Amino acid sequence: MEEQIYAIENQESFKLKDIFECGQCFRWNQNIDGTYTGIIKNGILNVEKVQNRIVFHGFLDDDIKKIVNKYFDLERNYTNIKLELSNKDIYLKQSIDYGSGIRILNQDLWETIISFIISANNNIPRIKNIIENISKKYGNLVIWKEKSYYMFPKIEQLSKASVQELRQLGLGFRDKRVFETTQIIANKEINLEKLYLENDTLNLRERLLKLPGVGSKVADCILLFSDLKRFDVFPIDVWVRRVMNELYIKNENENKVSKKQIMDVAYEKFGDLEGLAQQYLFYWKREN
DNA sequence: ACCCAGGGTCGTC
DNA sequence: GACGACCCTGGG
Repeated sequence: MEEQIYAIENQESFKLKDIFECGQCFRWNQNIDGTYTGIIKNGILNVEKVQNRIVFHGFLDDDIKKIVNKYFDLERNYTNIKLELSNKDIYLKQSIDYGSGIRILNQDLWETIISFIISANNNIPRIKNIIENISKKYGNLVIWKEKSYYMFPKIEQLSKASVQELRQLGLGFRDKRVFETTQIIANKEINLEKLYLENDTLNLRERLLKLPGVGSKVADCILLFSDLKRFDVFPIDVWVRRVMNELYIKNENENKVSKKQIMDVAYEKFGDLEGLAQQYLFYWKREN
């Protein structure tokens, strides 16, 4: 671990609140001074924005520039993507204007899988709490500037956890799902490294769906928010169902609308960028 | 105190 | 494909 600093200027699409509070990540918190600090795979990262300058302070196990470029997906041109999506639909344009500073992160696959299994029928404060509890009990302690941080446990660390211990950490009925999925990944029944070799999104999705606790919604979140990074998916939760029905489908009872119907409308409207469209719509609807 | 809903999945019919 | 069950917690 090494303390490092890195700064970029005039980065398009980069607002701290939009990135860290749009629901894609659970281990970033705002500090009193307005900066955000997060615990990622490679260590601790602090981000502050001063006008057009974004400054990253890190305590990391690898080169900060390399980590930041990958994690924040800085190679991708969001200006073009937002323009393309804005032209497709007037409602989408409005939500893009609202969440214009969003970037979709490349989060560690293993951590993303477990985090979104925990997210099932749960609320964000509690999800964050549970992940923090798991990290405190099974992850490594890192001390930086006299403050303690707990890394998300590695696969073999979490594989030591029993169902009962997980239940004590507040997982509720998700304890068994996290336990079983961890065992399957730990003994390489499903090898996460090999998932990166799969090019076809649907095939990849099928393989994720084999994990206990991973259904269609969680699988799509993993594909979108992890470093598998697919935009041709459309996670449907209560908020997205709500906004898609209100804007496009207009069924009297939103619960009568099938997932397939929503997915078909989404692909028809937004095409291969539907995952990104989903995130703008989700963020806009949840905050308004 | 009580009720409801939350970034759903799973088993059953 | 349609139901209900499922842990727990914050907010009304």
